[in-house]
Amino acid sequence: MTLDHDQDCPGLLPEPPAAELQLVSVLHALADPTRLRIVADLAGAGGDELNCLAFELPVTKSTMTHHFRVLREAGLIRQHRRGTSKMNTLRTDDLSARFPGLLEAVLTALPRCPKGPAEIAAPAVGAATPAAAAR
Amino acid sequence: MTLDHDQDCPGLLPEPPAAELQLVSVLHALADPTRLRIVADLAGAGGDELNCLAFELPVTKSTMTHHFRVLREAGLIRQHRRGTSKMNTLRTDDLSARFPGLLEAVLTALPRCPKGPAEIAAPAVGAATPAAAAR
DNA sequence: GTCAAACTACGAGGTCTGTCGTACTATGAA
DNA sequence: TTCATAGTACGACAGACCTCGTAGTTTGAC
Repeated sequence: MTLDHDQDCPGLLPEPPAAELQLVSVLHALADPTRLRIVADLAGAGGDELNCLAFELPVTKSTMTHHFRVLREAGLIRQHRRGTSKMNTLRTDDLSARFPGLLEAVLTALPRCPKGPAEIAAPAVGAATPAAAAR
Repeated sequence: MTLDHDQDCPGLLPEPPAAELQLVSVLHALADPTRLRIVADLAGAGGDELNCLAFELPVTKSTMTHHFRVLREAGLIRQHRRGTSKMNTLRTDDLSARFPGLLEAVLTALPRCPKGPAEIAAPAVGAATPAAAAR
């Protein structure tokens, strides 16, 4: 995967340029409940930056790092460091330019599912993690 | 996954009802170059039925069976037997009703990728599989 | 009945993914 | 300097996934 390493903005983590976003990669990044929830939360933030811990995902920090990297490398989110935090935003414009209507359709579809943004990966009592629930 | 087994139409293979289509399952089914090509070809057929061998995919028949089943169980396609063949159609209406704009956005995005419908899953020499291509 | 075509079932092999825990780094505050 | 916070790197593991080959089933034609 091609990632921009020559960003002028310091602290910005490498990401694929808008023109090189791959449909399969984007769909794959979206095909996971945890990541779908991250995307939904970012969309709900209305362009505001959110740090990784703001999502309160029912997974460990290392798993979180993994999911955020998948999203960033697929081109769905932008990440840059601020102090000890890493701030995340949706690449709404890039996605709309490259795949018109795709992100909108996914965000529209989200609440129609039994596991909507509010429920996806939300820790039910006694079933803290998807893994624990599956075992 | 819930599959309809009480279809009135004989020869129709079990599939999830429109109201139960899951976004994550649909996205996962689409997040594969071979399946994306199948969907694109079906969309290009304009509602016509296509049998499995009509797609000329660069995989064996058993792999083809696998991909068609993934698409059917996710609710993307409908399959029914006709003689020794199995005919496939896109569940366009069901998908549009449940996830408005999603299929359209994917089909629109498809040609914009380096690997469009014509190229996806076309066997580049020595890089026949997505796994191999990704390395 | 025999045969071919189209597809499925099954098992195997290799890879990818999601998850975790531990140890580590980087940053900023006290 | 010391400490807490936020996140990363790494290794491990189980399970899912993609692929294949072989054998089997179903259907229709001869």
